[in-house]
Amino acid sequence: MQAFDVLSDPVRRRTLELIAQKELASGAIVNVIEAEFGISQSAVSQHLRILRDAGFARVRKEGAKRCYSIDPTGFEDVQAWLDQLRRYWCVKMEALMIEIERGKRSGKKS
Amino acid sequence: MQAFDVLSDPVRRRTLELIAQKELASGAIVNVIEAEFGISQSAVSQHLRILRDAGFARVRKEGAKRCYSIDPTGFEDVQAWLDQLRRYWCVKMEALMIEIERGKRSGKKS
DNA sequence: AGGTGATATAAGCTATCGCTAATATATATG
DNA sequence: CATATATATTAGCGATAGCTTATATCACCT
Repeated sequence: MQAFDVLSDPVRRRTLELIAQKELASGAIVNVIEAEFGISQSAVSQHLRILRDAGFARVRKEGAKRCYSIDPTGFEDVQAWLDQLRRYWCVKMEALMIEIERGKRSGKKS
Repeated sequence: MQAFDVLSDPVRRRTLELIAQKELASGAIVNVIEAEFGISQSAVSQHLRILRDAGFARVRKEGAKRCYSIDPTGFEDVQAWLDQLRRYWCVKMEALMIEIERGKRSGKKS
């Protein structure tokens, strides 16, 4: 699954917000998400799998519990794509600035 | 439609790449996308509407043509969310660093 | 080993997304 | 005005994402 697809789901975004602040056991995540979105443990677990598979979350076993924390890896592609795009339009913008500057110089008296 | 939803489609991402480099008429976009993805003018037009509505693209009329260019507005929310998340885990990381530093000081001889 | 709590997986249903085909709108041009 | 060109909109269809329910797995405790 593509990185942006992963982030397009509100439950997954909220989950990332939670585990970005501190490592949380699956159960703790389920509690919050169940309260906020009204979905089942199963549904949350499925989301967690997607986050793992896409490199947005890491798991650590602690007895029977699975402790989730954020994994920056997944965000790299996303940020890279955004940065690349920004570079494109910044170059364009700079060209525009130069154009305006030139216009000012030749348009104004001095 | 939510910003990340908009970016989750490959056709829309490609379209943004195109119009980020330079303003393009709908027809020109259709040509590229049609070639690369094999979809119809109608499909592209529907994607363009979504990009407009979500603040990712601007339109300028030029006779019968519609010229599309990128609109940074749509990206603000996306970037803000990513930045917020990064702040979360950076704070966490910094706390970890301090912890390690403290460990080194008390662990090593001097 | 059996029981219990914590989490993951599988099967199946439904809503939604993105497509096509057809049609509508808008602007130039003869 | 008629026709052509450029783009947008609508209706309808198929695929897929995300949910529920049920079941499986795994670790701990007695």
